[in-house]
Parts: sequence; structure tokens; C-alpha cells
Amino acid sequence: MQETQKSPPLIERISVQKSYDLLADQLRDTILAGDIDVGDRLPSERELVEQTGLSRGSVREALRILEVEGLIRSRPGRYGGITVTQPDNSSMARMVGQFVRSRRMPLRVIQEARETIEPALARYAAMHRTDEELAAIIELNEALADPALDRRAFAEMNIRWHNAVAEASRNDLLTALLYAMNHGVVAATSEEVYDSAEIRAAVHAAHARVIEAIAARDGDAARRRMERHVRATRAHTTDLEDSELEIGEPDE
Amino acid sequence: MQETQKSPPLIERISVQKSYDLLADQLRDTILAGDIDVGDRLPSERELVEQTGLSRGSVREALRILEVEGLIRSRPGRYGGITVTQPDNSSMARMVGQFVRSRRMPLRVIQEARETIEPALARYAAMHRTDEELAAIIELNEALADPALDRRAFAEMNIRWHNAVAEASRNDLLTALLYAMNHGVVAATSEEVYDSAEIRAAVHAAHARVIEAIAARDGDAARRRMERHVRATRAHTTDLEDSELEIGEPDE
DNA sequence: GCCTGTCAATGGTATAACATTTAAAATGAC
DNA sequence: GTCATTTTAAATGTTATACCATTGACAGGC
Repeated sequence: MQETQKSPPLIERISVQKSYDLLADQLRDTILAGDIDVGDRLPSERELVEQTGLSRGSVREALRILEVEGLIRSRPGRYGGITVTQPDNSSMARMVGQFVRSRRMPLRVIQEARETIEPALARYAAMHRTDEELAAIIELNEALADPALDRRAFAEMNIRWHNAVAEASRNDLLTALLYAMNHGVVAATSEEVYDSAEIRAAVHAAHARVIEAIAARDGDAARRRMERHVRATRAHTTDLEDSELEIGEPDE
Repeated sequence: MQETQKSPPLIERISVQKSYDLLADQLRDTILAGDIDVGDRLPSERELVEQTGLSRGSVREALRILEVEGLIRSRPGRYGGITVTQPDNSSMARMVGQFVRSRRMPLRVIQEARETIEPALARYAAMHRTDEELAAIIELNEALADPALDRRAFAEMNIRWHNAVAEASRNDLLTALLYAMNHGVVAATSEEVYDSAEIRAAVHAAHARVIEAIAARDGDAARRRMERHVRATRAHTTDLEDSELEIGEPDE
């Protein structure tokens, strides 16, 4: 049992880089370095074949990787080709959604994440908002109070209000994460069994209190009030579950 | 200017699904539905060719998609093949990192996200921790106080402490997001120009205060103290920058 | 002016062959 | 018998070639 020291670290682990990985890395670096602007075209597949000496199959596999990562988009046809894009919120949402699904995370986890992120967004919105953004937030909350809205329209308007607050936070990362919580993960809330005049009034009033704090640039108050609001919402959604959670495709 | 009503919505937009996308969707659904356990093997490429009627190239492109998504892994060789995997923290970190890089987000955004997530993790750790987890957290903080540690070792031990707190939170999603902030995004903090006995003592003491709250299962106190701690750290790192931020590969 | 078809470049797909990698299994030295 | 070595089979990795499908500009007919 002596001298059983697993592996003498004489030479390092050699990892054989696959050719399509190498090309993907190279292209990714080029794009992320900013050498190519968003919207610009990359060389065509056949040109890349020439330039790299690889086969078209390998080139295409590399391109597929970058496409999943949200960095490029391929379109057929003359004047089509490969264009550079920016990963958007929905690509982030897809990733988070799969992460959650594949690990069978309980709904509690997503709810906690939402309760973490949303108040922070309100706080930063209070700190960074412009007058225009404040006006937009107020207007959306007023639209929310329209009793003519059906349940679906009310839910959508509600989401738009929350998104507007997120926008005003000037933090695109947290905004994207919130988006991921809402879209990539649960469709449950949109079903929202509860819908009554009382609840709508309560939501509108809660929003109004948050708005007040945002208007006053009082970050701490905005956070506190948003936190209370989001937690209140949970009371409705977490009655049933504790179960695994169902996923809805982003309706997009 | 009459009759310019853009498009009579007579028939819907037709989108041609590419074959590799279809196959990727199908396989993804199968995996996420749990029909195949993690570690199990998928049919080999050639078997998939047979079963689907597609070419091997298309099958491989589909597999490449799932590989980027972290759902499978391909290995060559007999008894190799395609095995089902779970997306891990680092795959999430990669995605977040690219999101941040490609949008040229300022360092402020990441710092804000960290300051949002970390206190929440402390709070949930206080609520959900077991005694074993608490003991581990305490032990790591004591190890941190060893003056024999060089700068690098200290930094690593520090990260391990924060990770231990995250683990105890029982929220794998927020934990993964914190991991993404630390690894996928900035290598800057690891450089940490500041390192003195005073700072180390301050860090140790701040950790101790958080631990106290976690031990007492006082979620609000844990959050508050962790928030103060993380903000204090920022004071050091945000002196220089305001610039775009540099990215470091996760050192694995 | 507005249809309508032609055209050329591009991505999408199929096929066939060869190269490389991997670990089990067979072989051989002692 | 046991250990080291070689063989081998099955899987992914890679290349080459050909053809199909899609798209948007452009020119010509009415």
C-alpha cells in the first residue's frame, strides 16, 4: 500500500483539442474582442474552409457552437451568410431554464431567486432612474388599474411594469436574470388562479408605494417595499406546489 | 395612402425548421423529461442516423448543440459514446461571462449583482443550514486566519468560505449565479492588490459576525452583515476601474 | 409602375471513406 | 499466476465531394 500515490504529476494532462473547438474558440475570441461589430458578416462557410484548411463539416460544427452561444446567426440565400449578434435575454433565459429543469430544482429555489433580484432592481432603479423612466413606470401602473382588462391582459401589463422597473435599474445583468426567472422557468404564475378586484387593487397600491420611493430616489425604501410586494405574491403561488415545477416554453 | 394596411394576416408565418434543430429539440425533450438518467448513454451517432434518417453531419450538429448546452458529452473510443450530463456551475458561468463580455457591461454591473446575491445566500444559509455545514463554515474561517498563508492561498481560502456559505443556503440557482460572478466574469479580484495583516483581520472579523448570525439562524442579521462585508470589499476593487473590465478564463 | 422570372451565392443535407481514440480482451514474458 | 504488452473492435473525429433549398437583387415584360 505504499507508493500508491495515484498519479505522479510529471507531465500535465494533455487534452486533445478538437478542430471544431479550436475554430470556435478562435472565432469567439475575435468576436468578443470587438474586432467585428454586431451586424457585420463573418466569412462564409466556404471561405472559412479555405482560410482554416478544415473541412466544411468541422467549420459548421464550430459555427453551431457559436450559434447556441448566441454570438452569431446563420441565414441561407445569397446576401445571407453568418452575421454577428449579441446574446439576448432570452438566450440567457433558455440556459437558466435548462439548468433548473435538468437539476429538478424545487419551485422554492426560483421563488427565492426572484425575491432576491427584484427588490435589488427596485433599489437600483431608485438610484439611477431618469425622469422619463419614472413617467413610464407610473403610466404602466395606471394602465394596470383599468378594470376593462381581462385576466391575461392584466398579467401581461403587470409583467411590463416589472420590466420597466428593471430597465430603469441600469443593470442589464440583473435585468436579464429576472427575465430568466419569469420566462425561462415558470409559466405557472401566468395562470394565476387568483384574480379579483381586491387583489388587483392591492397590486396597484403596492406598485404605487414602490413608485413613491423610486420617485424620491430612496433606494432602501424601494427595495423594502418591492420585497414585501414580491413576497405577498408568493403566498398565492406557493399554495399548491412544493412539487417539482412545470416548465413553459417562452411564448415568444 | 389608402389601403396600405401592411399585411393581411391571411396565413401565418411559416418557419422552416432545420433538421438538426428538430433532432436537438427531440433529444433535449427526452433528456429533460427524465426518460434517461444522468450517466446513461444515448444511441451512438450511427444509430441515430439509422433511427432518424438524417445524415451523420446533421446528427453531429444536433449533438454539438446539446453539448454546448451542457446536456451531453461525447467521448471517442470503444465504450465511449454519448452520455447524458447535468449542466454544472461552470457552464452557467461561461454563459453569463459571454453575456457580460459581449455587451461590454461595466464592472459596476457585476459588482451590483454580487452585492445582491451574496447577502441573500447568507440569509438563506442562516435559515436552512445544518450543524455540519455551520461547522465547516467556521472551520474555513479559522483556516483563513493562519498567518502562514501567502496571498494566493488566502484568496483561495476566502473564496472557499464564501462557497461554503452558498452551499448551506440550499439554493443551487443562486449559488450557481454567485459562482458565475466570481469565475465566469472577473479575474480582477483574485489579483487583489491590497493584502495586509489589517485587511486580513478585518475580513476574518466580518466573516465571524456573519457566522454568528448564521449560527443563531438570524436570517436578517446574516444578510445585513454579509452585505456590509461585500460592500467593504468593493471599496478596494473599484478604485481603479470604471473601465470595461477584463475577463479571465475560469482556471478550472 | 408593378409583377415575374432568372440567377448566383449562401447555408442545409447526404454519402462515403479514412483517422484517431479508447478500454476491454487476448497474448506473452517471467 | 501475475504483470506488462499487444491486439482489436467500436465509437467519435475529420475530410472530401456532390447536390438541394433558400434568398434577395436585378432585369425584362406587360
